[in-house]
Amino acid sequence: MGYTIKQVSERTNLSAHVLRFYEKEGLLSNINRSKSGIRSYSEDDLEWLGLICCLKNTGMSLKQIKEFMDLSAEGKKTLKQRCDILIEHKKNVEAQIQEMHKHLDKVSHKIDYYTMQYNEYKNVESHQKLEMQEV
Amino acid sequence: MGYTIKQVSERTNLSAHVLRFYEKEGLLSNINRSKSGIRSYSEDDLEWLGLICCLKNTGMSLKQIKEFMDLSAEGKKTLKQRCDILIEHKKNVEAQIQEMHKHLDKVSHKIDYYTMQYNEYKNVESHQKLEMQEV
DNA sequence: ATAAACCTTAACCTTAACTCTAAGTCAATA
DNA sequence: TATTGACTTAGAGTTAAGGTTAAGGTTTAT
Repeated sequence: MGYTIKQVSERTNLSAHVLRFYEKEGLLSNINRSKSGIRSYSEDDLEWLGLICCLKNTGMSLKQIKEFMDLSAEGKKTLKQRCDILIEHKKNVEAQIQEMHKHLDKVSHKIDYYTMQYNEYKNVESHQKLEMQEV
Repeated sequence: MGYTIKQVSERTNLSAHVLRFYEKEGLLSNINRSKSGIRSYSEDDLEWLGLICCLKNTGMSLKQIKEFMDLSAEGKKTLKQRCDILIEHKKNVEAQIQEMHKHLDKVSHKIDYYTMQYNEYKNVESHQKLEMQEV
């Protein structure tokens, strides 16, 4: 009946610290507790954590994630709104990836340039060695 | 002869503050100064700034960028090493983009799921309305 | 010649997302 | 029984990458 914070930590790759931190920040709420106050996560909680990780991994801020979770807590009447947020988020991430590609192109050019310079440098060096041998 | 910090700021889209900050952090050095201490950036400095932005835009930390610039200051003997760093960096960024795509897929699935739930919800709602009309 | 618009340094502030510490509770094991 | 070790809380500290403020020097346009 329920997972300990450690078990959840292992399954989600979030440290126990982070799990408590997320709870404190209001990303996750209504986690069951034992009589002595120990957290007991349900399957549902794991589902929500999955969504949180998913959003976080695509670069959504904890603040935005909290807003999303607050909407979720309001129930089905916010389904459309939440759906729209996800769609918007997806668009943003796709745009970000496009940007990255553009910047990466520049890095590639720099690599070409540096490679050229290096080859030139190598040639000069070996040329100098030859000259030294001639002396 | 040389650009003021403001001109450079306009050309690079980095605030004057950030330019000074980068200099203090050792990302950029040997900027010429007027007698009264005012910075005068050369074309070369702009080139270096271009590279810095390029690395930063692809997610390299200022710390790593500084390491790279330190190597540059050592001269051509570090060309190969620098080239390798850039190639490694490019690989990392490409891997990151791959990861993003994977996570984005999950977001897409969530969108599908939410859309389904929403449609269901709408149906239930309109069904309820019909029932009310019947009464 | 004086105000506006620059420039300087030094030092402190901010935000996000953790990360750690201290001090204490509770359950199981040697 | 004593200790080990996982759990709890509140709150302080950390890091990256800047931003802001204070207190002042310099240049330029009118």
